[in-house]
Amino acid sequence: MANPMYRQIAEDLREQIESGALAPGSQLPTELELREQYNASRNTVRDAIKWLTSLDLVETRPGQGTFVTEPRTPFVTTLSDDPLTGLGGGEGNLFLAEVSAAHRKPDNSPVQVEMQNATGETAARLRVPEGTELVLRHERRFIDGTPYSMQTSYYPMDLVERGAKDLQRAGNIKQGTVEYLREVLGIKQVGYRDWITVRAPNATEADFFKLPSDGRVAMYEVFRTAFDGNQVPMRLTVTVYPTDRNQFIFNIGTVPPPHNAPAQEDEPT
Amino acid sequence: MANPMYRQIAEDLREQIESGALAPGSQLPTELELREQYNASRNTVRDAIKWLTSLDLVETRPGQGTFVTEPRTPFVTTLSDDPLTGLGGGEGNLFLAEVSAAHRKPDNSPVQVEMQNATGETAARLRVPEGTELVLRHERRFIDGTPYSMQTSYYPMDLVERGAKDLQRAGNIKQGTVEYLREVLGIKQVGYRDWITVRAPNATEADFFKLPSDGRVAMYEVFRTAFDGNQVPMRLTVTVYPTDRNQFIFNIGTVPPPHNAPAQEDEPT
DNA sequence: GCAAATTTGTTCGTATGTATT
DNA sequence: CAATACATACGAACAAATTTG
Repeated sequence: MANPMYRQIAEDLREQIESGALAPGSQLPTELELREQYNASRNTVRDAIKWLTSLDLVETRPGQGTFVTEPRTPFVTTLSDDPLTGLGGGEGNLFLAEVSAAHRKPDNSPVQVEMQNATGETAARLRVPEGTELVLRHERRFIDGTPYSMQTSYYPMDLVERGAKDLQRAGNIKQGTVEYLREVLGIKQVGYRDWITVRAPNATEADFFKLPSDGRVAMYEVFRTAFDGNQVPMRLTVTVYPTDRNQFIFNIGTVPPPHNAPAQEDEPT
Repeated sequence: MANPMYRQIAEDLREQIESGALAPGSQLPTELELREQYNASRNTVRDAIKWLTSLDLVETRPGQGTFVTEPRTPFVTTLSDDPLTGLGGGEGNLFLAEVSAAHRKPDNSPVQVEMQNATGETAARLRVPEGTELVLRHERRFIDGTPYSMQTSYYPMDLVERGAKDLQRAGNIKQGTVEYLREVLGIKQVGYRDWITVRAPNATEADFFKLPSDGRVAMYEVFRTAFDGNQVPMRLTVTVYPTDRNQFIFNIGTVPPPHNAPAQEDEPT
């Protein structure tokens, strides 16, 4: 007996799940039933379920039972669109367009505005001294009613004082902030750097995205620093996305349009 | 009593870890000691430790004890370098150069070659019929002796038959395969598409990267499809990276060199 | 090299609490 | 309110891995 019993039970259940014998969304036998099926104690059965839970194959709902996890339909965001004339992928109106093109329904929360002083990391990425006044613009995005990302953009208060008053006003800026800054101040975005990391969700994120509180589902954190014609950072945009429902594409150089997007094709059954 | 006891114990230990009272690498009290400290049963203490484990704050070693997790120094790969003249970031010699620039020691395993027929996903991404003969080139990469990524590139056998014999030969191609294909066949890479996903590691990966077998640490999977001047895919390169030690940068448009790389600066203490 | 001691891993049984139907 | 199902907690015993004497 090389492997512990709870792993064997987990393996058996896993095969049933992956073979389709236990369909997504369907309920597993209760702990008491499994206890009899496998001739094990209830605690051992629970250990097996805990293992499957950590692999995201099942989820338990107190008072109801244990269910096979429903696969999410991932959304693929192209983060490399149009560096010069407009926004990079995933931002503002491009988000709406991209989602609609995939025959899914996008939603934006109204933008919330906040004032803050630059701290260590934010200051470093924006290349401003610590304590510099910043305008923060928060936004939340949904697809088909499910939360998909949270975004915060940081602008130096300087821009507002020079005339870009709308940055400090709550609500969306119709033409997009990049276009707005060009119109009002003549500041042109000529490129950006995306820095991608993966980390565990914090409490706020776990709550908003309805993730299990033990941090099983990780978050992408994308730091986008956008530069103007003088190669000076004009904004920092930080977006977090749960990894269980998001994927990214970057097109570098000359590439044809994707004629085949495996993840996007999967329609919910 | 709103919160269960095991969570309270976990919270208490967490604070000790985050405050530095329990330093990285140091050993926690044993389960029996904790049982007395908190006046709980051993199983409850174990539940608390399991919770911290799932948050990657501690790791247990059978026969030894429980230890505070040592933070990894992440490596940042720039995936958007030089689409025209050479390789994208993270490939071949660029990997060696990038790692050396960060004052760390890179290592490449010798390339292993394998023949295979294209299956569903591979065929779709390379835009060839299923069953098409492919040459696979496998490589593993290390930094400071620690495994950081595994890579497999897929080339249509067609290229070999047209004269690129070295593709089918094990071992590294000095000038890089992109340059090699240009020299031998005049095939020029003009761009590529990187498709980024995050998923749980499989058994091979968990073993190679020494990840916990319960899938806590996720993997990036990057699909790079490279295109030639006719906008036809010339290769598919699939790289997997553990998320706990890797980050990525994409530069889009005109951007200044990073003068500040927080993650890269952290030297091991 | 072996035996003992230490420490975590697995399994059982049992009792009680909490959420949902 | 009652029944059902998962969640928490305790106690106990033995197994397996590692270190120490």
